[in-house]
Amino acid sequence: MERAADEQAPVRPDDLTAKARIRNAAFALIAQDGVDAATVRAIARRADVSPSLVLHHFGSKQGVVDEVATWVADVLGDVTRDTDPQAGPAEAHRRRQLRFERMTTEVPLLGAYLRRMLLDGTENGLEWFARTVDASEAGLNQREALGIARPSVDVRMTAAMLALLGFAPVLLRPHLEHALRLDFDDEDDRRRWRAAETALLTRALYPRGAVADAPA
Amino acid sequence: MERAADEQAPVRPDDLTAKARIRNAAFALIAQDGVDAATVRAIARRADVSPSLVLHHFGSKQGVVDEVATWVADVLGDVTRDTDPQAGPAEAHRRRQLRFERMTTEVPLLGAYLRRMLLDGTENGLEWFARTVDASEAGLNQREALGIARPSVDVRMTAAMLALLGFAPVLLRPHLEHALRLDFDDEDDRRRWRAAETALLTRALYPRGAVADAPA
DNA sequence: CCCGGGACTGTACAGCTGTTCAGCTTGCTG
DNA sequence: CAGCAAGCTGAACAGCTGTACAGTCCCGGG
Repeated sequence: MERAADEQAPVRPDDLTAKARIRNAAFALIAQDGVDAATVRAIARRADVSPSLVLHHFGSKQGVVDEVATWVADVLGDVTRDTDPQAGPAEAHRRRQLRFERMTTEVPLLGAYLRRMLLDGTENGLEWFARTVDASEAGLNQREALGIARPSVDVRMTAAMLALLGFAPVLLRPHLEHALRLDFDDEDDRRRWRAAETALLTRALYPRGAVADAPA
Repeated sequence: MERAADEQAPVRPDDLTAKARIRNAAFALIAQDGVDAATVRAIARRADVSPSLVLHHFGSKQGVVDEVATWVADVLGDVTRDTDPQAGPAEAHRRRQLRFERMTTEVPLLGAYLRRMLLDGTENGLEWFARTVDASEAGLNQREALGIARPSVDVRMTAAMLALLGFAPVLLRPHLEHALRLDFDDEDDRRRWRAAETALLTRALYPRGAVADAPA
């Protein structure tokens, strides 16, 4: 494995230092192959640095892993933050959606990292998912108040389902691409997915009432 | 870690041999903590057997991992198989759904194993997901023909979304339980989830057409 | 009887892991 | 200028990993 100068991580001020390179290298390795595969030596090699320096800057391997985690949380936080308090809930939601999509295309590995974080079952993943449902719920509540959305019996549960659908292209991207022969890099395919999502939510699939679908 | 006699794996004929115990132990460890954490020694300890025997029976650690994978594929295959050729796609689908739910409650670790299988993007996971969408699509097609479901622009994509919703309690069970304060062991909570799912599909959430939800 | 083969074990080993530590360079500050 | 701190390195170590191998038990067939 050789030095990969361009780690595809969002550029932030104070980057380009060895410390930042190490963090980016760790992020990329963890996203691609998981925490176990991201050995101190592999991180160092990728950052073009000695293994000792990794520990010098972060104390331990766990330190690097934690640093990457909080760094991702920061990036995600920026995406989630509402920039314009004037914008209505629907508009704010649309903007978050766009920012998130831009972020995941700018940093392709972010999707892989999130997938690992969620499916790894770490505390982090649980917490992050809960906060995501929080955001989804807030948006849905406002949409209910505005009359855009019909009232739900259990708003939070409905919000969770919406979050699920919205995140699917990130969490199960390879699987959806394979099963549906899509390419989410293609704007057209992304549009198709969003259209199908909108259709599902704007026109009842089982107008007369019937069983929901399920696995197997 | 001590011997865990009851591995919660489906009992099949010819079990109870040391070889079967090893396979079950490996399955449990892989499902709970991942392949890396399932060391040869840990598997042996759990199966109450010497590490050497693990390799004696399966050749290598990879051999054990592969054996578990094909064994899970078999179990899943049994669930998927249509037992009654008379039943239509929708009915067959409903039966698969029931069998799958029974299976995941009988073998709680199966959900965790599936989660990891999907996580690390193995060929197996991709293939399984695709076949799941196949099944969902077949059911949806028939429901369309019967007039139960309204026509979809892209049936397969809609079917994928249905599969997603149906599988969420398995794939993201810990996350949903945490975010929604549910317990999917409780029949009431499962009913609530299914009710919300049905509501989403029988009454349009955004009646006049509006933005779909999404991450962040 | 015995003996051949499978189930099973304990020991040993090379390789990789995270971590420690002594030491080197470089640049800023008194 | 001296010296000190920070960035950075290479060698070394203990622990765990998967695996190889020699050997022990035990049971069924000649």
